[in-house]
Amino acid sequence: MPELPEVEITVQLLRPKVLGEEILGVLALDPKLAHVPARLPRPARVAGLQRRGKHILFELPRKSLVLHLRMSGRLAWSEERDLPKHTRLVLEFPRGRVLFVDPRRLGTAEVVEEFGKELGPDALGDLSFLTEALRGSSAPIKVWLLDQRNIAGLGNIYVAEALFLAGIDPHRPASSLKGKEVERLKGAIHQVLKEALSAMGTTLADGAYQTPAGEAGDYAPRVYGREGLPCPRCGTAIVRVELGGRGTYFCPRCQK
DNA sequence: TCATCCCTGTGG
DNA sequence: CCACAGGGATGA
Repeated sequence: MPELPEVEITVQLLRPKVLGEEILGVLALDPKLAHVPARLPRPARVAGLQRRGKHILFELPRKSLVLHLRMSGRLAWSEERDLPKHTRLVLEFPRGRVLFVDPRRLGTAEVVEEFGKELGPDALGDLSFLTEALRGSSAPIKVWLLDQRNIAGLGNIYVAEALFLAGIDPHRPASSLKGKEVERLKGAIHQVLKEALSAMGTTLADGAYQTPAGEAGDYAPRVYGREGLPCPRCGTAIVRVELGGRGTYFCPRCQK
């Protein structure tokens, strides 16, 4: 669920709650996360809360606690005693607690000294590297953009949206994009991410994503999840295909 | 580069 | 009941 905008919003809303504060205790409610409490340094004062691609880093002395929300995870700030259903990890702070809630249990937590060697450049940063990088791959542009080693932060929704705005067919080999198309793609990636940030992210029909404040995001996808519905630009029915094992939505008329 | 798997919930 | 889901690691 959560892609760059949702993770960024989570970090921004959580940062003032935890920055400079000490983690007083950690509770792992899922056996898969049982390794976390013992590996945290003590004292564990949070020197920084950062996003790297879709990862969330709690920067602690000499180490970082790195969380990844995967498909169904979210972080919440709570000052109440009751824990929501599917709470997997609890970080106890003096004035409240950070809850890692994750129904599908696909999310991860690890304590590491170094992080991020495999991650590509952040999708919100300078994208001039794309011109060169795209030349080297014959993978479909949709699949290439989803690979976090190439560019970090995009997921299935915003890749679909960016390719639609750029007017590029998701099947196109990455190396086949012309200079002008790469320029459109750079602009489109930044545009959708910024729109999604302003809208506080995307909450689909299942309501899975919510901000740490418990609110829904308002981003309305133009093509993602809209199979058979009219393209917002030309009215042609949006098509769904499978690419790289994932549902892929696009307008066959606007995207060439 | 692909299929498979990790998990659970939900909607058709 | 089954298909599908916003992500990603793994092994063939």
